[in-house]
Amino acid sequence: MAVREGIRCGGRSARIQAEVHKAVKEMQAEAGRDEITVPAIAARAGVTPSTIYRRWGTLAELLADVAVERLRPIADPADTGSTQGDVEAWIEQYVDETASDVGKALLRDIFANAAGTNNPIQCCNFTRETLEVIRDRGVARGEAPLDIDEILDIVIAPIMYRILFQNTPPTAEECRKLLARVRSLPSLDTQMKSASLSA
Amino acid sequence: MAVREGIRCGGRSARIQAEVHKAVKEMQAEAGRDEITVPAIAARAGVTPSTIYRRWGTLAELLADVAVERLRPIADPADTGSTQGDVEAWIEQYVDETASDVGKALLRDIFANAAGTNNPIQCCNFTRETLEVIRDRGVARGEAPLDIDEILDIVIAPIMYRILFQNTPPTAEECRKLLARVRSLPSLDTQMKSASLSA
DNA sequence: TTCTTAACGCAAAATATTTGCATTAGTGGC
DNA sequence: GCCACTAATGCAAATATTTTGCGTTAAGAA
Repeated sequence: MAVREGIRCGGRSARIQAEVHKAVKEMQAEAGRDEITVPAIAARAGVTPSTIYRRWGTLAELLADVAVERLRPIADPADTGSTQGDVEAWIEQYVDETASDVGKALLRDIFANAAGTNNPIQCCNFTRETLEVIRDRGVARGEAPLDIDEILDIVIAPIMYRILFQNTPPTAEECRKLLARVRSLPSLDTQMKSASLSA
Repeated sequence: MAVREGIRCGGRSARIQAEVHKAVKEMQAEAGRDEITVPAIAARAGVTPSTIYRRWGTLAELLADVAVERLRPIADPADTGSTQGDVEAWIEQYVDETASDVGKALLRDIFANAAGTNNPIQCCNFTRETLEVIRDRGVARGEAPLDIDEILDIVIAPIMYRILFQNTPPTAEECRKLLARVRSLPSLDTQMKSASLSA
């Protein structure tokens, strides 16, 4: 009988995907932007260009795919003992990474072909998931739950806007000022439920 | 002696630039994304492809150039009689335009090659200039001056973040809630100087 | 007007992308 | 383990694109 159609994710396919991703990352670290072409990536990965075209479609989509992987958090945010401290510490390194030349290039790759994809949404979800870890840790300690949508509106959004549209990323001091506006941060204003948009 | 080197901006150059821009806009209105290629644009504009390559470098840069022109405000914001009303009315149409499919595509074009350009900054400046008009109008009426950086942080940034990263543009009602957080809006809290980041 | 040269058109060369067909190798069923 | 099925790949030819050299046109200054 007919074998059910299934997408292949192991063995050679996985190996090629890894080789191609590795080649892209290496070339991004070494060469200038316009040295990175599909044929060049294929050559370094030991693969035929047509394989890349068929799997990823265009260079832009491949770069976006790689960028999402590089933006995926590799570890939980540091546990400083308080929600306030956790958020503050995480934001600081988030800004550092995102405002760096590499970080901005990755964001460009993410947006460049956001046509049919939802890559930007995935980035936001990474942020959301990190904040959920911090929130749940706080709840386990008995603190009032962090309002994540409020953090996105009041802290993350201005940070991204400054990086993307003004090219003036906030300093650590300015980040703390942004955080001071958040009303659901337990150590500032315990129990007072924020009238945030997400309510 | 040697004639001073000057960039040419009139006559044929201007005509070609206009023709090419027009061709791009028409094709964006008609065809799908991948129908838009440099040779196709050149053919419709009655120009040689090499002219486009030499003037704009790549398709991405040409699209970004067109996008900036399309995002440039064509008129001053409506005068409703109060700063609060002006901002509210302008924000509503700003969200409509930016969150539309066309608006999102233009933002993509702007970011796609933000490498050496400052196109995103120019977009932010358009917003800033519009808010300056509203602010100055309020000052002429005797109202306290609008804090523009505060508007960018508290209202514009979350709007853009939701459009770009969450694909959930705010409703008019949500925009009003964002505006309610702004402390420098005279009709809400006259004279109380905001402790905004820009201070 | 005349001079200088930036910007353009044309066409050949170099690259990149697409596509048809043969081959390789996951995946599930036995 | 073995087999059947077919997704995924490799290869190479066919297209499409981008780049480049060189002659021509026309904008801007004296």
